[in-house]
Amino acid sequence: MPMILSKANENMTRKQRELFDREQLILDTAQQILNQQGTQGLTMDRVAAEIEYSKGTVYNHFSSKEEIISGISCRCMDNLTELFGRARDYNGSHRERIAAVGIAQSLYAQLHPVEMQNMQLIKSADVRDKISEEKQLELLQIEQKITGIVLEIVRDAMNNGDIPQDQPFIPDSIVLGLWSMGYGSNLLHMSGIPFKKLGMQQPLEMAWVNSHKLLDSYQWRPLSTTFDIYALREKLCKDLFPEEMKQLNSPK
Amino acid sequence: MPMILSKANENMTRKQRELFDREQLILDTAQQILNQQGTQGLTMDRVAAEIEYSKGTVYNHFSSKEEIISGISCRCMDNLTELFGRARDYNGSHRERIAAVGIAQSLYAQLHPVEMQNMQLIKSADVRDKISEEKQLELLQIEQKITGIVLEIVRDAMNNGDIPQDQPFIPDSIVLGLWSMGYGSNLLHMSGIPFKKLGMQQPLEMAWVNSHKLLDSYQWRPLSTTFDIYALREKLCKDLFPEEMKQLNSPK
DNA sequence: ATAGAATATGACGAAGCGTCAAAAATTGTC
DNA sequence: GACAATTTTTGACGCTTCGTCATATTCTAT
Repeated sequence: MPMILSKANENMTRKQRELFDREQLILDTAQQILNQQGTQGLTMDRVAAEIEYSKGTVYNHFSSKEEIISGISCRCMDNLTELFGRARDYNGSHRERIAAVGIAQSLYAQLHPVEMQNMQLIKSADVRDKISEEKQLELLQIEQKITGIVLEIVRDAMNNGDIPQDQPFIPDSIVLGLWSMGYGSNLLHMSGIPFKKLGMQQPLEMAWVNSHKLLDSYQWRPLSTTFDIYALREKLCKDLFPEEMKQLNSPK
Repeated sequence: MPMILSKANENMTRKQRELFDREQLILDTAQQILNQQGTQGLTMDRVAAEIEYSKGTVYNHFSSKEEIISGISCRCMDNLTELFGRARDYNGSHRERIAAVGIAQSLYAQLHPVEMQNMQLIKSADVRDKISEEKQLELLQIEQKITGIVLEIVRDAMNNGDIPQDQPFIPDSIVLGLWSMGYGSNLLHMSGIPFKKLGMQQPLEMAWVNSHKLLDSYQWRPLSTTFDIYALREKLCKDLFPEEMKQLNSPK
C-alpha cells in the first residue's frame, strides 16, 4: 500500500510530493462536486472519473467517502481558524476581539454554507463512526485549536480586568455560551425554516444581538449599552475581513 | 394505490383504521431499529421483515426512507411539544415558565438522543430534498407550534411587565436567542467532543446558566441574581417532569 | 358466486460502496 | 540497458440497498 501523507513536509521525495498533490486534488475535486451537487452527488466513482484516475487509486488515499468529507472539513476548519486568528490578533479591546470572532463565524457560514453543513455532518454519530481514529484525532485537534483561540481572548480579557471574576465556570461558560449560540444560529440559518415568512428576524442577525447580550450579562466591559454594536460590526468587517466582505457582496 | 391517512380520524372505516394502525406500526418498528442500530441499520427491507409485510407494502405507506425518518421526527416533535405545553401552563412566574421550556428541551435531549439527532438530520438540505411537500409542511407546522408556545410565554411576560419594552426585535430576539442556544448546546452535547477531558463543563449544564444570563440581559424579571437557578431547576423538574426525571435516573 | 377494485408481493434493475487479483509503472542493481 | 523486486494503478466483481412494477392475492359490492 502506498504511503499517504496528510501534511505537507519539507523533505519529501518527488513521489511523496506527487501523492500529496493528488490527495489535495481529490479533496479539491470532491469539494467542488459537493458544492455543485450536494452530498448525494458526491460518489467515489464520480471523483475517480473527475480526477482521471481509477477508483482504486482514490481508495488508496481515502478509505471511504466519509474520510474524504472529513478531509474537506479539516481544511475548512483550518480556514475558519485563520479567520479566528485574525480576530484574536486584532488591535482593539478584548470585547472587540471576541466580537470579531462572532463575525468571522457568521461570515464563513454565509460564504461557505455547504462546508458549514459538512462540519456539522461529521459530528453526527453515524458519520463519525465511519471515520478512522487518526482523522478523528485530527478533527479534535483543530477543534481544540479553535476553542483555544476563543479561550485565549476570554482569559486575556479577565487578566485585563474587563470581566469581573465573581462568577463560577468562567471562562468555560462564556466560550460554551458563544459557541452554542453561534452553532445554533448557523443550524437554524441553514435549516430552511422561512423565518422571514413567519415574520421573524434572521437567526444570524439575532446571533449578533444576542451574543452581545450574553457578554453584557457577564459584565464584559465595555458594555454594549455604551456603544453601537452595528457600527462596531462595520468597523470590524472593514478592518479584518475586507476580502470576505467583497466576496459576500459580489454577485456570485 | 391505497389511501393513506397520516392523522387519526373519527369516522374511519375498518380498512382505513387498519391502514392507519399499520402506519404507526411501521413508525414504531423503524424507531426501534433506529434506536438499536442507528441510521445505517435502518433499511426498508429490515422494516418490511420486522413488520412481516413485504417491502412494497412499506412503500405504499412511505415513499422513501427519509419519509419514514421524518414521520418519526413528527411524532417526536409532538412529544416535545407536549413537554413545552406543560412549561407554558405552569402556574408560576413567566420567567419560571420560560425556564421550564429550557428544562424540557434538555430533558428530551437526554432521554431521546437518537430522536434528537433525527430532528436535526431532517433539517439538512440533503435529507430535506427527499421529503415530500406535504411532510415538509407538516414539519413546518409543528415547528411553528413549538415556536408559538415560546413566543406566547415571552409575549405574556411583556404584557405582564416582566420585560422592559425599550429594546428592538423583542420578542423575536429572545425566542431566537434561546432557540439557538438550546439547539447549539444539544449539538455540542451530542458531538462526541470530550469536553470533560478538555477540562470544560458540559454544554447542557452551561446552557442552563447561559440561558439565564441571556434572560437577565433582557432584564426579564425576576433576575437570576435574586434567586437560585439550581433550586429553581429542581423545583421545576419535580413539579413538571417527575416521570421524565425518574426515567432519566433509572438504570436503562 | 363473481366481477372489478384495492392491496400485497417479491423479483428485478439501477446505483453505489469497497475489494482484490492482475496489469502497469517505478526503482534499484549489476 | 536489462531484469528482478517493489510499488502503484486498474477496473471487474460481489455485495448491499433503494425503489419499481407486473403479477398474485384479497376484499367488496352486487
